[in-house]
Amino acid sequence: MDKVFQNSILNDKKNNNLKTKVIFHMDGDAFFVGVEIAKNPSMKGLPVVTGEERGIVSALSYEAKALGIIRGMPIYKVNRDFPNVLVLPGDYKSYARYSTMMFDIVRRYVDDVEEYSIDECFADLTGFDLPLKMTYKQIVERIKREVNEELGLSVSVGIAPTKVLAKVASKWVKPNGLTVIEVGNAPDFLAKTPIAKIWGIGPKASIFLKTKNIQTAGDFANKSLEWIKNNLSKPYESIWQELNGVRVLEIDPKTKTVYSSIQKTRSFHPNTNSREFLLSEFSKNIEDACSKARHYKLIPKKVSIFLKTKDFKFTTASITLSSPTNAPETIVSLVIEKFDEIYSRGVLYRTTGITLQDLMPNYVSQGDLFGGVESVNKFESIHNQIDSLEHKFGKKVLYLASTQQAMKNRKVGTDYDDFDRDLLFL
DNA sequence: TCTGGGGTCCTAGGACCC
DNA sequence: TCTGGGGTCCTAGGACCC
Repeated sequence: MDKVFQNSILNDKKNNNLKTKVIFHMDGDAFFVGVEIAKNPSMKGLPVVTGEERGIVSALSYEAKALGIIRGMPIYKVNRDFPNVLVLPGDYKSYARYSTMMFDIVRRYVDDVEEYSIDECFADLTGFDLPLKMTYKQIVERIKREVNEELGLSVSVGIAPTKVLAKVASKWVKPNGLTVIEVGNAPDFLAKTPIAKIWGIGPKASIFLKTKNIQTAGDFANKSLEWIKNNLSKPYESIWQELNGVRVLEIDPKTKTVYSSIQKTRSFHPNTNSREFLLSEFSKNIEDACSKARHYKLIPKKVSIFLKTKDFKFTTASITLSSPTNAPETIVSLVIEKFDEIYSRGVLYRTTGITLQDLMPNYVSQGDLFGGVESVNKFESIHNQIDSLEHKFGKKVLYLASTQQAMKNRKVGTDYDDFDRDLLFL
């Protein structure tokens, strides 16, 4: 009976998704570098990397790639071994601006665009061919050309019946590619795609699949659904369906930014065991995370913290807030109490990190009945005033005394905080 | 080349309850 | 102290993504 039941579910699912869709995926080519070159076209054709402020390569032009530079390579190495390469700091304001402009071009053709990341989006083009009096391929060609001509950015695009296949398509030719995958020819593409290249198949799964003699995406797609269910977890079932042309992942055109968690981490060198320093780093991270939470009018119910050792081992602890708050003073003192649970003497640490979890919108927050609310609200209104001061005068006008040490000896750069702010104040 | 920062989703297992 | 079965909720941690 199980079998029959399962089959009927499968059929229902198939019927729902029977109409073949045309899913579009667009991917910026070396996006950060692409924007830098759009800003300053004289760098076109030169080896360029970004990431100076982080100390590792974030993005690299195809010319830089040709020299053997890879993502994540330390900047000192680039400077030492490739003195002709232009090394730039990240300019996240510009990246956000170009990102918005790029997605707006797609919205000239379709209303619902899923902004998957700063340089990638999905859209469902199904049915737009007739009103636009163009084939799907022509629509995509136009989008690509407009991004290229109006923004000076190169993108690679693909269309396919599902999101996972559309990702395969946009990656097929890069840079500046346009690839169409249909149900009929999908197997040809998948047979030539290593399984590790598929969206959602990471290093662990690839290793496991190789032990089962699955080398290509085609090998994976040809397995029975039974086999997938018995050997892998749920997300891989979706990938299997999508590779076989059955749509299970929907386009999700979120209109506003919603976070379910907010994380701030910072690494430092030299690595250290100093309690005082580590607590100061925590304090800084907490201030940043809380500031972002206030910005989006979110309050966490839980806070988790971690220390990462020199050898990349993690120790973590989590704190459930008796009264949800995004006031850093409160969270700092709770973290100080918890600190010894994750800290050991004689171990060198490289990173501290904090995550605000179970975020809920501000207005539903409720405090306890014994005055917790009032003191928390007092903190919140103070911080709102600080936030508006900072907006007026620039970053970091005021910070907690506990953060002071962390503010010393820091390179000033454009970080993700600015990037978030700018998204809102654009 | 000794390796940054910010996210999401899923699962196994424990706590707790009847 | 050992004896059942079954359900829900929560949490920590893993895996993955850009």
